[in-house]
Amino acid sequence: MKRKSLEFTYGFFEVLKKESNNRMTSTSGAASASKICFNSDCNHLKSERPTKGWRLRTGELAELCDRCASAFEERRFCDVFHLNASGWRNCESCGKRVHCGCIVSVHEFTLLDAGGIECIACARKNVVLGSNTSWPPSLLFHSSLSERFKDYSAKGWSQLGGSGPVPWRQAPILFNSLTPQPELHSRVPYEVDLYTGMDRLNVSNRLSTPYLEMKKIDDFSESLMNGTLKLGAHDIHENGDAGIHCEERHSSCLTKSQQPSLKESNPSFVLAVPYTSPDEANGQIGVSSTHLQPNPQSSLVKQFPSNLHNRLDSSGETQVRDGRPRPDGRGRNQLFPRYWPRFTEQDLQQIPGDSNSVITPLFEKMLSASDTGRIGRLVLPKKCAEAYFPPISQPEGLPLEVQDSKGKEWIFQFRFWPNNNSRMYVLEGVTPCIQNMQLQAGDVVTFSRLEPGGKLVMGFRKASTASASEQDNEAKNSSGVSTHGDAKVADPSSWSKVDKSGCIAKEALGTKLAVSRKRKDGTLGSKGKHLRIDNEDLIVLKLTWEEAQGLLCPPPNHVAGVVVIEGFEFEEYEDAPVLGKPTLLATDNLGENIQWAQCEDCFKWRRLPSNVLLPSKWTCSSNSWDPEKSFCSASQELTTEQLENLLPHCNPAAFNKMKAPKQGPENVDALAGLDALANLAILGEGKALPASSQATTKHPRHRPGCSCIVCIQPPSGKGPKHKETCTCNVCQSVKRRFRTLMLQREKKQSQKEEETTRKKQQLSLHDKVLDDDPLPCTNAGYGSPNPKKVTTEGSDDDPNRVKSSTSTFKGQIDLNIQPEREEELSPGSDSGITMRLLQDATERYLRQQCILSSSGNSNSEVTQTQPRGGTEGEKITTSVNLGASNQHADRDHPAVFSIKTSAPTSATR
DNA sequence: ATCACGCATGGAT
DNA sequence: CATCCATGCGTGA
Repeated sequence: MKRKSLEFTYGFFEVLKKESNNRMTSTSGAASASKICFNSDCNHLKSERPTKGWRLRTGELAELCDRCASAFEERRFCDVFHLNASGWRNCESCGKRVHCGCIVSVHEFTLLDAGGIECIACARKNVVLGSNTSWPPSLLFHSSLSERFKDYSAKGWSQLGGSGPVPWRQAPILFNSLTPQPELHSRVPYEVDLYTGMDRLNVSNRLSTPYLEMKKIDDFSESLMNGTLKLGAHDIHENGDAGIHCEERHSSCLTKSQQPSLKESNPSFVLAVPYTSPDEANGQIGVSSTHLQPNPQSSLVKQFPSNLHNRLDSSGETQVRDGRPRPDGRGRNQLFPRYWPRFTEQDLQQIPGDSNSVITPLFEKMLSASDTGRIGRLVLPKKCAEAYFPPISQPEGLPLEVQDSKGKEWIFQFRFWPNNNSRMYVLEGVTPCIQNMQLQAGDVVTFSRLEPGGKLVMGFRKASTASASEQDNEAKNSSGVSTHGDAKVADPSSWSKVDKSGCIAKEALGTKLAVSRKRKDGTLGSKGKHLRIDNEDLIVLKLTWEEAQGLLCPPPNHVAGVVVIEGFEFEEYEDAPVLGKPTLLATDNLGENIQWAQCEDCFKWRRLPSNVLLPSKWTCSSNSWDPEKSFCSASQELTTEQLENLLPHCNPAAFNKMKAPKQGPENVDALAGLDALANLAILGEGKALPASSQATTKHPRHRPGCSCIVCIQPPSGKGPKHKETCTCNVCQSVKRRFRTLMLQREKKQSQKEEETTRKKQQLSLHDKVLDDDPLPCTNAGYGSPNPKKVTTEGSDDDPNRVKSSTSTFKGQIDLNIQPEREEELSPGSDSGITMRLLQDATERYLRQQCILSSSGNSNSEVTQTQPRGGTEGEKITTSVNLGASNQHADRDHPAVFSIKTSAPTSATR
């Protein structure tokens, strides 16, 4: 394979027929260009409106003639066209004959642990009954053919595996040192036990490592989907429809070729080196490192062209083949899924290289705070380091030459230190490089090998986003909701695009890929490396911070707490915010507070009472407040001009979308994004949308990408400080968080006091009448829903509150505190600086509140779509060295900060 | 006082 | 429970 890389090529064992290759070669765009049915066994002309068949690599659907389409849809395709092809097997349960060797049939069966296959019907049945299918038949997700292939992209390749969601294993590559290997085209650094021969893979035997287990299928599929999966024909006799192509937008498309073709990739239909000795896995795994070697029984391989040796073990128990010292002696080399490379085309494009370059993605790592800290040590995942970097026996390690995406050479010290009978590998001296690439915690660095030459290449993906202008472009070019603000949710489309300074080595590449479809990686912020949106949820979420905030509508009868520290206001709700429909709050002619909501269907704006909370999908039909306007056909009361006045102008993209009365693609996508967010919340069972993390119980010290006060700082608190006027997501998040924290604390305290008081009263005054409650308003706002929103400002000037808030600091703030866990925290003993900070902050806050409240509520027309950011920013009056408090709060001061207060019945807006 | 180094710790998996 | 790894921290330059 002399062309540019075709990594992540998943081959079935056999080379496709040339004919099919040709067809596949022309798939990008040609699927529809040709007038002939895509089915190579059919030479019929397509009708004018050909029916879509299976999905091609390009993301398009194969266009079939009526006959083939009919067969396809009726699941008779294989019966008709592959009858004489090999790959037919019988269902172990019902005996039904099932074709197992082509793209069309790939979802028609599932693999059994004990070998053999099961037709999907039986698999479904058995799964329901708790069958022994080794993997949840992907097919179970498919209710219809039309959905099947859609799901390829939507759910990743587990579906493919669905035919045998046999996890693929990434076979760490034997480091071949920096010296180029003579054999430039031996391939196989990767193995994917993806398919076929599938029954030959005794899954249960092989998948011994936890993350290869079923529960990890998400990762599996996720990773799979990150390759330009090319599923070749199972059988050489198969016809061309054997190629399944991962939809590009979900694939990492590790090819630099603009028109990857099976023809080109054929040579790469190499058999993977399964890293498993032939004796393993029941001896059924063909082992081959020779490409172009047909092996009808081999497993589907995902292989990269490279000259690297392989070395991996199967199911984590592989033998090391390189003889390289394995300090741990375990021979385990399974990489954690989070390190599996998820290269995008853009990633590849970053990598300098000529047209003959072959890029072998090795691994990637999300940068931690310490990675990007001053120390300049990039912690390497042990297995990655051992797999892909030269073996080192001395802690001093050796210098490693790495090329960045600009082609710039860096030399890092690759070394390790002993740690718990193991090793901890680090790259030292990465600071200049990190800075050069303008990377920060949360960004992802990718390591690849460039062939020929074996050069180590370090690329990156920015976790967060791009400049405003770029976002504008994205707003236009992509289908997201607006992209203003820097809080876009892990939008991979922006990956690699961030650094216009040249980090994208496009210049270095002569050829450019056509605009690729967006791929996604569900990585979310901080916890991203562990928390990923399931592939099925891979809907682009492009929301600005404000938009996201706007979606988090409090129930109308819920009030927010407000806390200010060092002039930063924080508000939070006792309960999880509700993902509601963004609306526009306004005041009508009579001075009455109202809100405008846009119908999901007709996009007309409807006037509603100000205190109603709408579901994320709200339509005119749900307009119970104005029957006359409860039909989409009803006219819109709001004029465009009025609407323009109401809509936020800081975000043109969002503005246009919201303004648009007609449904256009943008709207659809925007709504899809919102819906996705809403759905996420729903899926979260009502819990607050995890801004950055979800699964963990405790906050780690520093999480990359996390915007909590802890994580926004580099480990030593030495990084750049946020300015007091900073309105970045992080700062705003911090502010919010603070406010919430304080208020919750306040509330809890007041509740406790109330309780205490009550008890005392009951004990000592049980003869008295009870209407002498000394704390009449305590807890009123929480105990009984406040039916109407009250402005924070209006209530915060409660002098009682002022007094109590300033006087009751008992300890420190645990900035990672989770409100619901507060009870578990004990009051801290060490107050010191933090105490003073808080006191100061609170005082300032209270002063401020007085000022604000006296100046009246000017926010009556603030929109929910960007409700908090602006006002909070305005209220920032005091500088806070976030880093300073952060550091201590993180670990040294885990204790409690409490405020005594009474009756915080206020709500924000 | 600062920094770099390298080990230790502990949360997460 | 073992392991990984992020990062804290002691120590010495």
